[in-house]
Amino acid sequence: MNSRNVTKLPGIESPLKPAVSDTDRLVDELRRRIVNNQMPPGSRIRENELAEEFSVSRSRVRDAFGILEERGLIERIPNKGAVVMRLEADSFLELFDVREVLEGLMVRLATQNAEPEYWDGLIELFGDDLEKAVAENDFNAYMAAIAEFRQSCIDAAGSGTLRGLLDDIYDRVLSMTRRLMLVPGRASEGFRQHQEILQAMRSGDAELAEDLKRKNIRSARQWFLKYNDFLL
Amino acid sequence: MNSRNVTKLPGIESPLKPAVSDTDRLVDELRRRIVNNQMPPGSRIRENELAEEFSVSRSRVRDAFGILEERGLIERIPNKGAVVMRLEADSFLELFDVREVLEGLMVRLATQNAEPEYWDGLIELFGDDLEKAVAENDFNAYMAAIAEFRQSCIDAAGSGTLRGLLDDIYDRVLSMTRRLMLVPGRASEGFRQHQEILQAMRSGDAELAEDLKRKNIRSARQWFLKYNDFLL
DNA sequence: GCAAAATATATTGTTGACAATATTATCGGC
DNA sequence: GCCGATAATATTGTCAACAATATATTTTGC
Repeated sequence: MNSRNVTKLPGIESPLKPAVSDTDRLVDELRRRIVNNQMPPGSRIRENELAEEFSVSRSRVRDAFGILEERGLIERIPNKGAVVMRLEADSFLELFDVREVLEGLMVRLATQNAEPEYWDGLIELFGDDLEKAVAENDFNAYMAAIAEFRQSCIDAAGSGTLRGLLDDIYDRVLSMTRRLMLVPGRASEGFRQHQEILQAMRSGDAELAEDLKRKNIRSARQWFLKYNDFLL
Repeated sequence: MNSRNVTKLPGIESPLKPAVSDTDRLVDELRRRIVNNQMPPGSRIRENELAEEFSVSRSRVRDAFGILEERGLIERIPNKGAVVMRLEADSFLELFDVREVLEGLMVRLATQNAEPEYWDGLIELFGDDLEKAVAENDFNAYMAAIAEFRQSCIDAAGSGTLRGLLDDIYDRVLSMTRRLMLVPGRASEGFRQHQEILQAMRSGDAELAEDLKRKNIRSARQWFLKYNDFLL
C-alpha cells in the first residue's frame, strides 16, 4: 500500500454504543470532535450553538456536558461556560503511569483468556506491509492497526470494568498519541514493540506480554518527556 | 480500646470536595447512602422523593443521577427509573483485578515521592493497639485505619488521575470490603499485610511495596472467591 | 371467578420561559 | 485619548409546567 493512496483523514469512529437517545448522540459527536482536535483544548463551547446545530433543546446539551465533564473531556466553570480540557505535561505523565499498569493488565488478561490462534489475524496485520507503511510514515495505517490491537485485547480481556477505564483514558490521550507518532523513530519502535507483544501473546506467555506492554508505555513516556516542548 | 465502646455506626464521611452546588451536595449525600448500604443494591430511587426531601427541583436530582450513573453507582433504565447498581460476582472479580494494579501503582508512587518519615504516623497507627482491636473484632477501628492508609498513600502519590480512578472504584467496593472483614481470619491477615507494606514503604523499597500491595489485593480476591456465596 | 381490555395513577422525559451572572459596549469626566 | 462607571447584551443556571411512558387499578365480557 502506498501512502499516497491515503487521502481522507479518518479520525476516529464512534465506538460500540448504539447511541440511542439525543443526549447519547450528542456525547458521542462531541467526544469525536474533541479527540479529533476539531475542538482543540481550550475551545469555548456554547450551549446555545450546539442546541441549535443539533436541533435539540439546551437541556440535552447540558446533560451531555455533565457526562463529558465527568469523563474529564471538558471543564465547566460556573456561570462562565465549558471549555475543552487542556492537559498539562504533568497530567500526561500521570496518564502514562496509569496506562502502564492498566494496559499491562489488559494484555495479561487477554493472553490468559484467548486461544493462541486468536492473535493470528493481528500478527498478520503487524506484518511486512505495515512495517513498510510505518517506514513510509503512513501514520493512518499504523493508527488503525494500533486501534485494532487495542480493541482485540479489550475484547479478549473480557472485563467491562477495565474496558470502561481504558476507554476514558483513551479519549484523553488520543490526540497526544497521534502527535507522538510524528517524533522521528517513535512509530517504528512502537511497531516493533507491538510485534514482540503479539509474539508473547501468541505463545501464551501472559507475564511476558504484560511486561512488554508496560515497557512499551514506559518508552512512550520517555519519548514524551524528551520532546514534550514540541508536543504540547 | 474496648469494642464495647464503639456504639455509633460511623459509616463513611464525605470526602474532600467542598460540595458547593445543590447538585454536588446531592451527589455527595446519595453516594454516602449508597456506599453505607442505606440504599442497598437494587433499591429503586425516585426523583420526586429526593427532590422533596432536599427541597430542590427535580432537575437537580436528575443532574445528580447523571453523575452517579457515569460513576457506576446507579443504573438508569429509560422511562422506568433509577436503581442502585447491583454487582455480580464477576464484577467484583474484575474490580479486584483493576484494584491490584492501581493500588500497586499507588503504593509505588507514594513510596517514591514521600520521605521515609512520612510513614511513621501510619506505622504507629498499625501498632499493637490496632492489632488487639482487630483481634477483638473492632472492625470500625480497622476500617478507619485502612481508610487513613489509603488516603495517605493517595496524597503521597500525588496523581490526580490516579486519585480519580481509585475514588470511583472505592465507592463501588466499599460495602464488599466491609463484609469481607467478617470472614474469620481475613481482617488479621489484612492487618499483617498492611504492616509489611508499611515497612517496605518506610525503607523506601517501592518495588517491594508495590508487590506486597498487589499480593494483598490478590489474597482478598481469594477470600472473596472462597466465600462469595456468603458475601453476595 | 377469571382474563383481557380500558382507565387511572404514578413516574420519568422534555421543553421553553425566566432568573442570575458574566461579558461587552456605551457614555461621561478629565 | 484614556479610565471608570453604567447600561446593554450574551451566556449559563434554575425551575415549573407539560408530554410520554410504564405501572396499577378498575371495568367488562364470558
